[in-house]
Amino acid sequence: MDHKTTNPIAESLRQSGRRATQKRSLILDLLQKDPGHPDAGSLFLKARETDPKISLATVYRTLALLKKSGIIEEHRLGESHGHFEPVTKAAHVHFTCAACGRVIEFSHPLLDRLKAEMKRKMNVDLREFHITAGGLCSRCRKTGARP
Amino acid sequence: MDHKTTNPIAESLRQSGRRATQKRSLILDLLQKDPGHPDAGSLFLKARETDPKISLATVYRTLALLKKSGIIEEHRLGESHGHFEPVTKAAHVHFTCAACGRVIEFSHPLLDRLKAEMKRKMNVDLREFHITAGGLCSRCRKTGARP
DNA sequence: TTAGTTGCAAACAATTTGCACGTTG
DNA sequence: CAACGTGCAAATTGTTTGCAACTAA
Repeated sequence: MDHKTTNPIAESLRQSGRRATQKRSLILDLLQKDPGHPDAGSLFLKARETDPKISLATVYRTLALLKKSGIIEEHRLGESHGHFEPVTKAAHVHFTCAACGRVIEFSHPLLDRLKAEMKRKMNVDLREFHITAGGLCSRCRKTGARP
Repeated sequence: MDHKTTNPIAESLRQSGRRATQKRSLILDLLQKDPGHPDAGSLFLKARETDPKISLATVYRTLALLKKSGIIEEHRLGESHGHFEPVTKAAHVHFTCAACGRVIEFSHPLLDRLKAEMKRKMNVDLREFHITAGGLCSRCRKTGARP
């Protein structure tokens, strides 16, 4: 790279003495473009299309770094492995359909109220907040699809 | 054992062609007595005090069975392994303190409202609903304890 | 220059499974 | 006795780590 990256994320990395490398930018880019909730393995496969030399270890290390930096979050969507997505403004529920496997996001004002109530009543510093739900989505209920 | 167990859980197992064995009863018993959220490993250790021959595989198999039967639920409390607890009446949040590691439960009427809203707006059959939170508990905020 | 980054392979941790033997209904 | 349950060890899966080579600032 022959220029200085100036996007806020690169800055945020540099501030902690970390480098905004091509591989890290690539992975973050893939995450930001992915409308879903990719796991480390699928990010690795996609990243390899652009950078055939990248290793799975680097994917994991980058995900850990981005997570620690508050840029992405990790969710356990009912399975045994993590799924990742960029941190967004509003809290939302991840609903996974047991039949078709789709992950559906659900936002609602009650979520922020709930967080506020937790802070108020528990007097905690709330840094993580994940809601995962499961069952049958409306489509699979109609078609009668079963897990 | 020289008597027929008649508790509802044994019944619920038998209905699916499953047997309410001593080992299964033991594990369920430990779960029901444990005020916390034990993982498979600690249940195994406790179970071995009563039944020195029990294997970790049996613990895992039993946990899977109890879960499938709707008797217990599994939560991922921020770590890479599962924690288990008997299914209780009301939905609750599991808050894990990043500093002291304590898991604090939080119940609130908003939780049931949220579930109702999800069913209504998403038209789903909601079977799983887990909320995990993290941060610093009020005690660690005071003492300044850090992760 | 030099601290930070990466690939590779080996190490780990949590959980699952094949199979022969044991137990239950 | 026929089906289900269990121990053991090996296999899987997902993730982390040691280390030598590499690269950005």
